[in-house]
Formats: sequence, structure tokens, C-alpha cells
Amino acid sequence: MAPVRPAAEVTPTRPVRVRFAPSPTGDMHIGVIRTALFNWAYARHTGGAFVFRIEDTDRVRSTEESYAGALDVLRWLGLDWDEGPEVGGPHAPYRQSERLEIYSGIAAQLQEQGSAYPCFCTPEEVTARTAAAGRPPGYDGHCRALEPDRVAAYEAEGRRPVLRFRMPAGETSFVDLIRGEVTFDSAHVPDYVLLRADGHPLYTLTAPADDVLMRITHVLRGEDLLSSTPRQLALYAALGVPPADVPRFGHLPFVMGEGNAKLSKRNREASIAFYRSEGFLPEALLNYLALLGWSLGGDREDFTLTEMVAAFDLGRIGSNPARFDLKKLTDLNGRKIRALPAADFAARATVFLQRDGVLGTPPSAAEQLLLVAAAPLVQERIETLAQASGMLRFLFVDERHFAIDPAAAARATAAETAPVLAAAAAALCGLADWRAPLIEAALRAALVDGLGLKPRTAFGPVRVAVTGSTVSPPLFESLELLGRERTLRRMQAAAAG
RNA sequence: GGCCCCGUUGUCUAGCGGCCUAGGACGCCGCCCUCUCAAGGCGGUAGCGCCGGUUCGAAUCCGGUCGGGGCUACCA
Repeated sequence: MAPVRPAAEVTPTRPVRVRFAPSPTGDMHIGVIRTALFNWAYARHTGGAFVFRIEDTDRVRSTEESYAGALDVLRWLGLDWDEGPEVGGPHAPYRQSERLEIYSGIAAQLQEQGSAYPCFCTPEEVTARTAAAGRPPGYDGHCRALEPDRVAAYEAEGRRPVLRFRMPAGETSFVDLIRGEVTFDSAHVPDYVLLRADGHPLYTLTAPADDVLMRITHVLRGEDLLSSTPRQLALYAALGVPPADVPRFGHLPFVMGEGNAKLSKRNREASIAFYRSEGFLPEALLNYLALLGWSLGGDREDFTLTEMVAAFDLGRIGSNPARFDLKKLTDLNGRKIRALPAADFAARATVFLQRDGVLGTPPSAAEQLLLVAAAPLVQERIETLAQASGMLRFLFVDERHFAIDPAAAARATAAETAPVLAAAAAALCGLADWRAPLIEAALRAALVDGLGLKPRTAFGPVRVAVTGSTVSPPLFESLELLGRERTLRRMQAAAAG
């Protein structure tokens, strides 16, 4: 058999159409989204189309929740699709469960022309045979040429056959977009199942069918599908798909978790929902994921989606698996948070502050103003949005519920702190203008110069008394935002013990 | 077992025959700054899996080897 060559070598000018085709069988995870990102970036870079298809042919595992979750995650990330669920398109429907007639038509054609045949073997029988023969596992072609009376006998037993594709002998090679030329010998590619015994199609049929029907030009998918590519190519040959309509293939390396295992749905760290609820920014997640297997070139690691799209190039995708590193993601997230305009940060942090009861729902106008004012102070100190609450609570908490963290209070005795707080309160109560520089000057004069304390020991008690913690945004700015009244009240309360 | 893919510091990577006594980033360690915590600045730590070959010259090309991974489902 002549080697099958990718279509793009024949027609390099066909407009790019890529697809993201998850199966809705669980939470969207890191690896899957990285695949979506690369497809999306390639489509946007080339001005092509990004097709979103749902491969829900496994009726047992697919759930409506996962389906909804997939759309939700893509939307949250900002990976917009040109064709697919809810937006429709010329090749609708985009859920394979709604395209069943198409697949049975193709299956019938394949069977009619002898490219596929019914197989009555049970999996147990196949393994028993290969084991007995000392052969490697995999279907042995037992039903390839069944006599009619054998078929009748099986049917009389009440067996329902699957439909298997008849793998032609010979070699199949193709040029993988990421790995270069790959060759498989059909001797190692067993006849595979197209249709279940109940007549429902498998992805082995639906994915290749839809890739061609939806006029996909480039299939960028996980490395786990690399060895199913010769099957897909053989199917196209049997169907008589013109070479120009056969997509090119590129197999992305895995994203690994801790240890040496592929990051899977088992890890909580693999779920996009986890990062969303921890306060990671979508653009940080995407930026980080891009770094796993792709590089802008040079030393640029912190970039925008727009920059990524402009520079995206399949040639720069690496072929070796990458380990997911939460520390690096977190660092990148911190950078993106710091770079946010204050109002933008405030808007994004709001849901987290509400979740933690720091802000009301909806927040009052005063709360919103205070949050924007405090934003720059906090942005520099947190790495995830979820950390904002701990840093800001003292500013918004109702005075009746304000409390000093016991661990912070235990750092010094009341006898030690009371004089400091009294002096601080005295210095501040008559301050003409309640602004950070003046607050600082007054406190330094009273505590450092007046009481002869080191800055560290002078301001520590004030910080604990007013913010309730040993860790807070910068003290003087915090006092300014808190206001004179609440500041003095908290100092007096703390001094009184 | 068979077939296929992969192999630069702990991690992600740059590198595509001389610019490499291998660059950047995260992490880690130290110092500086400093009202806490951060941020920032400066410095340090650590790598081309191994063996052959090609070449004047190899991280870069070739072969082998070892190691890791995937597939080998009526999952995708």
C-alpha cells in the first residue's frame, strides 16, 4: 500500500479548520484544555475556524453536567468557538449523539463494500485464543471470513455482532506535524470495532467521519491518539476520501502530574474548576498552559493571549511531555494580578470577597470605592484572588465583629502594648489631615522619637490592634483607608485589653 | 510481550554543527531594601541519560543502549 500523505502537502492553501472534540465524561482538565488552547491559537493565528465538537458517543459515561461544564469552562477561559454547540454552523449538529444516522450510513457503506465485517467474538474468547496461541493481545481476525453457516449458527445462539474494520495489510506512514514522519505496519494494527453490538458507533468511526465531514484541515490532539492515526487513515482510504480532504495530524505531548503519571481526572489539581475557585485568572492559566510544550521563543514567558496568537506556530511545539508545576503557575498568576488595573482587580476579586463574607451581595457603593482604593495595596501581596479576603477583611468587617487574631495577640502582653497604643492614639486623634504620610509622620514622632522604640516594635502593636493580624497591607495606608474613627476605636479597645 | 513516541539543572524551557566555560523562568539558599507580609534589586545552587560513530568541531547529525510514557477496549 502506498504511504498516505497528509492533505496539506497536496493543497497547502486550504483554509485552516481545527477542532476541539472532548468527550463529556468528567471535569475539564488541564491536559484537555491545553489541547483546546493550541487548536484555538492556531485557528486565530491563521484566521481559520475553531470548531467545537462534543464526542458523546459513550452513552454510559457521558453526562449532561460534563457537557454544560465543558462549555462553561471554555467560555470562562475566553476560548471562543466559531462552530459548535449553541452557536451552530454549517456542519451542525456538533454533538455526535445527534449525528447517529450519519455514522450508520457510513458503517453500512463500509460493510457493503467489504471494508468492514460483523464479528461475533466476545472479548473473553479473543483473549483466550491469543493467550493459547502465545500471541500478543489484540483481535486476531477470527471473523474476517466467516462462512454463512457459521454466521447463522452464531445468530442462532443469540449473539449480536460488532462491526469491525478490515485493516488492509501494508505500511502506513504520515508526517506528524509535531513529530515528523511516523510509520506503522498494519501487522500491529488489529481490525478495530466501528459499531458496538447494539449498533451504536465508537469514536473509531465518529471522529474520523466528522473530521472529514466538518472539513477539518489539522487535527491537533493528545499523544495517546498517535497510534490510532493509521486506523483513521486506513478508514479514509476505504471510504475513498480524496487526499486533499484528509486532515493533517499533530500529536501533542502529555501534561504530566506529580510523579510520572499523566495528569488525569484523578488529581484534584487537574481540574480547571479547582483553579477557578482558587482564584487563578483565566489568562494566567492559559499563559502557563501555553508554556507547557510551546514557547514564544527567546526569554518571553509572561505574555498576553493576543501576543500568543500573533506568534503561535506549530513548529515551536515541543514533542516531549511536560510536568505541571503549580508553583510556576502561581507565580505567573501573581504577576498577572499585580498588572491588573485597580478597578479590574476589584471587579474580579469581588466574587471571592463575597464568598468569604467580606463584601455584601451586592456590595454597597462605599464598599466598592474602598475596594478600588485598597486594590493596589493588596494586588502586590497575593498570588491568587482567593487570598484577597484575608488581606482585606479588617477594612470591611462590621466593628461589632472585629476581633484580633489570638495568635497575633499572644505576641505581646497587654502591659507592653497598652502604652504604645495610648501614645499612638494620642498622636492621631488631633491629626489635621487624615492621610498616610501625615499618619506616618505623627506615629514616628510619637513612637520612635517620643518613646524611643525601634520602628519594628513601635508599629507592630498598632498593626495588630487595627488590622487584627501581624500581616497586613502597609500600615499607614491601611489606617488612612480605615478612617480615623475606626482606627482610634480599635486602638482604644486593644489598649483596654 | 509487540508496536509507536519521548529523553538539556528538582520543574518548564532556549538551543536547530562553531556565537555554549549551555541562556531565561519557577523553586530553593543568601544578601540588600523595609512598619508586617509581599513586591523589587543583587548573588548563589543545579543540566545536555549512557556508549559508539560522522566531522577540523556535536547539546545539536547517525546508530545502539538504558530509562520514561502511550497504544495494544463493544473508553476517548
